[in-house]
Amino acid sequence: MPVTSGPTTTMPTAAPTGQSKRRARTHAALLGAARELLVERRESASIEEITKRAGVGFGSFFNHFPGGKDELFSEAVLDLLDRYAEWVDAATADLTDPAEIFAASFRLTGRLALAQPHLLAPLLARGTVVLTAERGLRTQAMRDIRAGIAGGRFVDQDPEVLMMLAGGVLLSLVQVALTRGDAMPVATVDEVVAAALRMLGVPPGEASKLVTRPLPDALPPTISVRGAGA
Amino acid sequence: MPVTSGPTTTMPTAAPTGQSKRRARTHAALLGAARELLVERRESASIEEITKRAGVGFGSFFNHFPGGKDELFSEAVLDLLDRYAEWVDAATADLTDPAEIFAASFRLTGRLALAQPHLLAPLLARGTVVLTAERGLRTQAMRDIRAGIAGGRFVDQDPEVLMMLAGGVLLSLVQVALTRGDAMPVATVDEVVAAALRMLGVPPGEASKLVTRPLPDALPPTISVRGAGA
DNA sequence: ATTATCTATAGATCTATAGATAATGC
DNA sequence: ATTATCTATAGATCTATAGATAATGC
Repeated sequence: MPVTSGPTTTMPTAAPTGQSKRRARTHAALLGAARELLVERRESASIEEITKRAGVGFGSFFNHFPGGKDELFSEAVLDLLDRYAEWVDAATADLTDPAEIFAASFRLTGRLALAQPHLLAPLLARGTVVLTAERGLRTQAMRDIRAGIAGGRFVDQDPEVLMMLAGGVLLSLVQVALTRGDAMPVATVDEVVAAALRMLGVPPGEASKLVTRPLPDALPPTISVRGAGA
Repeated sequence: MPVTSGPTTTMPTAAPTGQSKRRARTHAALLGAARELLVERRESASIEEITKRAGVGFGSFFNHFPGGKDELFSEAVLDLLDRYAEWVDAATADLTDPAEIFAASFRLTGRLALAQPHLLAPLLARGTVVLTAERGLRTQAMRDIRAGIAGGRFVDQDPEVLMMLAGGVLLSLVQVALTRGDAMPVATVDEVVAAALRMLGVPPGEASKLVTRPLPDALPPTISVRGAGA
């Protein structure tokens, strides 16, 4: 389970320097603090508390999020979704069969949720609306579902609806992993993934087989929990 | 589609009179206002705005919810979950086959979400956590899933996990129905339900057949949107 | 010189309570 | 007489900004 290894690190998308780097660090610190606070007490934290948690000055908040707390919390969840999507995409880049891509993506997600619950927990903060955002996994998931339908791997249903259903199962998987914590074996994750594949139209026997394949290696994703120091 | 019929009415569980009735009306008015505001602007409404919307005095708020807004919003979602569960339970009371109970419950839910979007929308406000609450559908769903596993209708996986997955699909179904609105045909709801049944281990052919059965009649549920006047 | 952050605060908003008013019980 | 609601408000909290300070660019 390579997912469990190493401390949480953060890597700026590129590696800018100087002012823009400084600005990026403050931005990331605010997003990280927002994610923590979302999990701890939904959206009730004050701006002062957020900036304190982020370790930045109060006034910096409005430099970065003129729209106020709602803008910050939205962006914190969507940014997490983007980073998570990048991670999943990179980890499954070598696979071609849509059913296998789905299986691997879900299995890795479940393992990550078990190993580092704090990373994905903020994804649950805004419920199923995240699935409607034109960000994160949506594009890739749609592409894979269409390919799966075209190739006869998935049932021929409305692709967008299937995407939403798969997303709902994924959120539930994360929720279960968080709730049960260490009491949940990895085997349960794979059973959930098999269930999701059946939902998409993969025959039961084939679904069970798909979740026993060797998993691609995946380093922990570059999701900052607090600040953006390397 | 009996679900579409009639205006939204409200019926106190029993029919108390006098002071307790008055108190119950205020309570219900606050819950109804909270549900509306949850959908409109998450949990950002002030107490003054909530009491105005409910048509009750400001001070009444703390008579009923000494714990503040968080208590109100929690209770508003859980109470809705309870009423929805009662409705589903009553509508499926005549059925015995767990797979058919599930199919009918999901199909009715989808139809309700299409016909009266405002009723179920507040269920989405707190995301997948509602699925972990010891309220609403949970008990019934667990009972049906266990029965389904015992009877060989469902796959032999951890019942609580299956319940969470089914719940996730249900939330996604509601989310899709809300997002698409009238653009979504009822047939799509039934396709979603067939997908959920496959997930639970029902063979694909059988799943497709189950969602074509005649649906039990169901009057609109007694969920107040505002206030509690009959 | 420029860009970003930080400190301090005025004004607005919100919470929670206390006391007054209205409705029901007997 | 009792119970519940409503009105008014003191005190606390919060937002948004303006001006000062610090860091980087050239």
